Amino acid sequence: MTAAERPLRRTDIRREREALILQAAEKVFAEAGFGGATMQLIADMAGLPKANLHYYFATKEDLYRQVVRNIFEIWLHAAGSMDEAAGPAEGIGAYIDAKMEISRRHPHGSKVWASEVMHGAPVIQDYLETTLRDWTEGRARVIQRWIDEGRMARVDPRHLLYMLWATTQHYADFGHQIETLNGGKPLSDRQWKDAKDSVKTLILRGIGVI
Amino acid sequence: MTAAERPLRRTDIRREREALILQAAEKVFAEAGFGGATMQLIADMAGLPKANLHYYFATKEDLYRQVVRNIFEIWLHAAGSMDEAAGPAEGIGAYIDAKMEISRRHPHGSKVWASEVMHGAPVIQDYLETTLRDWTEGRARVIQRWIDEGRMARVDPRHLLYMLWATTQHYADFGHQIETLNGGKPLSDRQWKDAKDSVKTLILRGIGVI
DNA sequence: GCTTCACCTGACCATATGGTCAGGAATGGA
DNA sequence: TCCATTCCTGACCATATGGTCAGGTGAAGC
Repeated sequence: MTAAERPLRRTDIRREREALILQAAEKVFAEAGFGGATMQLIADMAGLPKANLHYYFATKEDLYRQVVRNIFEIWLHAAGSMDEAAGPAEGIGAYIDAKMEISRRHPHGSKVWASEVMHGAPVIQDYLETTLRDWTEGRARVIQRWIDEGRMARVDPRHLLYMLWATTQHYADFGHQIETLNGGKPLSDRQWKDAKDSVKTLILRGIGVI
Repeated sequence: MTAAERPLRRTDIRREREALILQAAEKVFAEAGFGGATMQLIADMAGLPKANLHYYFATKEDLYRQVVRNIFEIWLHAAGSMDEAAGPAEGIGAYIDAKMEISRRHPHGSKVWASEVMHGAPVIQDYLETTLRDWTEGRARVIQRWIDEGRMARVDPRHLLYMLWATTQHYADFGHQIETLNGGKPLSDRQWKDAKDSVKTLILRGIGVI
């Protein structure tokens, strides 16, 4: 049912099939972990024969690597919300909004990333040491400047960033626990808004801009 | 080297061997996930033959279940810091201290728990629905009372609890990422203190008790 | 119509893994 | 000393899994 039914133009096949496989893989890796995921499961989820997966992705690790990169790209893109901001309230508020929205829309990707990092980042260590480190240092400088200009409370920028990541991603990574504590029901639109508002209020007050 | 060298009294053998195996299992499950962990790896880590593991723990899942329960017990115990408190600043501050200390001392257990929940809590779902739910509701009521008494800002108690869990456990679950961003070096005593202080300051100010 | 080439896949293989078991060793009480 | 019980383990097995490959199919270009 997830497989495309209508015939595909020759040129589009590769792109569409890869996207289909990546989507299935993201879900399976998130639900079972790298070790627990099987190519067969991913294939079934995508509605394709297992051998077809190996046609597009040489190995399980290649497929996994691509999934991890995807979520990282999404997060990096969200980081833009912080850059264009005039001040801490606006910048950090927008960043929280963006990260919470990603937690809601891409919970699988978030879990795959969390799992990858928890296991010592075997396949994206270089990303951590280059892209993520640069991004973090840049953002920490921006926050430090805001502090020095007296526009927010004096907090360690690093730990503030960790708190932003932890809090927003928690709604994806621990979504099952939250759902269980919510009577077994997924958060409604209203509850997601409450969550977002709660996080924003707490943190913005925490850095003294409310 | 991890195996006990000196002869053990008959009565102590079972207890000591189980503890040894559980310790090794916790580490391996944390580093590889349930699916990626192998009984052979755990056996090697414990310095015992694989068959010996099966003598004490019938199946891989039994062993895993025990590991998950252990960390949950530790967390429950830490919850006491919140109960005996007179007010929000003291109670939540102590809870953060306790949780941060656990993140430092039991990073493996925290990761195993995180992994379990991320994968839909296949083996501890009943814990979530009973013990954890009860605990959460009790604590939420305490927080709500503090709010009603005007002793802290008006925030959704649930989301405050999620933030406490997310932020403190982040230092264990994403310890590798934090270490990488710290120049590849583990946090020093001083840095752990800074982390703890940062988290406490941010949250306590966030709930309006600073 | 013919050729090319990307796309597809059933069948197969080598390996790794969870788990079993028969037999052995050590301990401690009678 | 003897016996019962617990502890221990090398060897083995059934199964699952990542990956391969030879052969097939059909659309696009000429």
